[in-house]
Amino acid sequence: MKTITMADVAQHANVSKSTVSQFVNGRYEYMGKQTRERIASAIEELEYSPNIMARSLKQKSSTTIGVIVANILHIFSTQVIRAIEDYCNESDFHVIVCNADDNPEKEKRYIEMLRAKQVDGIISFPTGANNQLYQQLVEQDYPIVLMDRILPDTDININTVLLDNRKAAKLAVDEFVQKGYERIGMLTPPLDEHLTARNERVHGFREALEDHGIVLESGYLVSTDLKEAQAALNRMMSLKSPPEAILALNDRSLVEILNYIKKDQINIPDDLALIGIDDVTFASFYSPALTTVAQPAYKMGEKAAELLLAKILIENSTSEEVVHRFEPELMRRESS
Amino acid sequence: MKTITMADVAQHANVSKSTVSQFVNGRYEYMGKQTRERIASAIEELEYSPNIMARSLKQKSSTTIGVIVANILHIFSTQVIRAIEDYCNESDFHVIVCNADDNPEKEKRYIEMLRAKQVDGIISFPTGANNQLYQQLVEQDYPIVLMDRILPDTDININTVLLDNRKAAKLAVDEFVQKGYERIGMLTPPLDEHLTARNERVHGFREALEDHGIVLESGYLVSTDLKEAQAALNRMMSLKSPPEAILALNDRSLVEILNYIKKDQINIPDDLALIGIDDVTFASFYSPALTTVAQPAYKMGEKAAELLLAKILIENSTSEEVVHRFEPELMRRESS
DNA sequence: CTGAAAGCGCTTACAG
DNA sequence: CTGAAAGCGCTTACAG
Repeated sequence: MKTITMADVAQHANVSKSTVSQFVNGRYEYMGKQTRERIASAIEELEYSPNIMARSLKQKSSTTIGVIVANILHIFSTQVIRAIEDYCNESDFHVIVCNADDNPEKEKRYIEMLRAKQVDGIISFPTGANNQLYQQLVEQDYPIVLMDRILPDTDININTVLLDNRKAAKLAVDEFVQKGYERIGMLTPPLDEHLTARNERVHGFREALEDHGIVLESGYLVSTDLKEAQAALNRMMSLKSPPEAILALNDRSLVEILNYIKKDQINIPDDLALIGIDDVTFASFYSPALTTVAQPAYKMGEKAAELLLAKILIENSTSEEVVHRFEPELMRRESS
Repeated sequence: MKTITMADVAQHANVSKSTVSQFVNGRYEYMGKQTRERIASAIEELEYSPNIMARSLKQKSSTTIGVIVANILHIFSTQVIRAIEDYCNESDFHVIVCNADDNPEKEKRYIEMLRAKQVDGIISFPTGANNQLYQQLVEQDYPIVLMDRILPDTDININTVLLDNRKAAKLAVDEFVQKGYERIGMLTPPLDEHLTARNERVHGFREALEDHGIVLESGYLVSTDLKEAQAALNRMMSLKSPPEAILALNDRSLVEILNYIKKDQINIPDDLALIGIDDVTFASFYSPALTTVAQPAYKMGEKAAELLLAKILIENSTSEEVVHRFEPELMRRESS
């Protein structure tokens, strides 16, 4: 199976490769009508399809971007990826998705592989341990957009797409308070200074409680590796005076709470009110339907793609790089 | 920001490009120790990273594969994609994911784009309307693996990874019967002769009923566009003698049933027993926990990747192409 | 053990 | 309006 190249088409149509190239790229201005037709039919007959890689090599653009997610198991990542793909495909860009699995080593390897593959830019949910690498890339003016995490200790500006995380937590706390709950707890995965979203949510949670003049009982804020979540929840709910409402930092924390609740036959919201950040797929038909704080994940993904492609396509896009905050939305259902 | 090429490294290390190339590709056999070291440090100093695209052009292999899913909203697709990515990354292959959105036009465009991008092979969940295209590819000996759907009317063999769909339906029916239910219904999205998985499940459902000597009441097998599912379910449940158990053909059908149940305050399993094919994420902590028939999605994805990479990597892999069936598993929980 | 040369399939000034 | 030539960054026989 010999592959058909531009040279074959040129020969078949009795023109030069240059002319075929012009044709393929839609530059018809100076092209004779007949030439055009001859080339068109040669392409047709030979079933020629251009080799994009060769073009990319010459043009130094692969029309491909890379997306690195910290952990593909988060519903948020999935939704964001989907939005990025939709957006990119409309601009004829392809996307290569890499799952770092919360592993900085993997993340680093992926960044290197993607660059070696000449992707035109990267959208990343950084794990937090490769900040210098990202900084380097930015210094080289390599197009990059970060999601969900702010690069700390940097005077370099980098486009970052983020939820207004404090507000997300506040929305939940406000809802709880309004419903009359005062003993409010929170479950989160391990905190780490690099994990912007988590930290902001916890801060937002604390602030919101303060705003309402509520003191956070010790033992009400549980930060734990999800593998130990059941035991941790058990401890929290066994306090002399356990929380009557609980906020799940993200979808995975929510699932842990749901598992716990089911095991212990806890009644929602009567025994325990519940709100989760991230609008999980089953929220609306769960029994009871789950109140959530939704992130506009699709819009956020679109924005990230838009920022990246703009940076790639527009010559010296001196648009100052900034943090783009998105508004969370309370989806009031039955669990709160 | 000038990019560093092999020529730069060669110059810096005072050797030829050929030698650098040997080094980069790990062919040290005939290389002097000093030469090796000089090159190594030159690469280090210049922070050289090879341009994989250029290599690919020469070697005619992009170490990238494409995955086209009919509809990325199915949990099954997501799980399969994840497995494919894991498997490929271990072999240093990249994967480009494309979502055809059940749209044959899109599917076709993607196939063409992927080929133009020189991906080394494609794993596809075909929509069913581009069968000729796939057939052509196979005839050209282009590596391809199909998921979930068999290409009909073909004497060409093509590697296909499939669930034993009849058995999946049978497992569910057997469970219902064993629990004492006889009036058993089923909800499915629209059927189409091309949609192997759906057809096989429906056939399996019918056969299993027969095996148990149960006649399928008219109105118990509801095939509908999911947008009209609520009305359709309503009709089914309003029959003079409505089903007492229902099988959901896939995750999306299940969700429709769950929505319906919630709206109508139907009690599971007392009013209506329920089993869904596809092991949805929330099955275990839903109330009641949902009995499902699980597909080994991860294994199936791995198998698809394995078959494809084998075909790509191994010269004339004359392994006969076949249909690989996977065993479904009943996850008995509380809804049946 | 190492290098010169050709070539992968394109694009792009430039000349005519 | 069209073509010859150089070049993108590699790899790979082949020669020495």
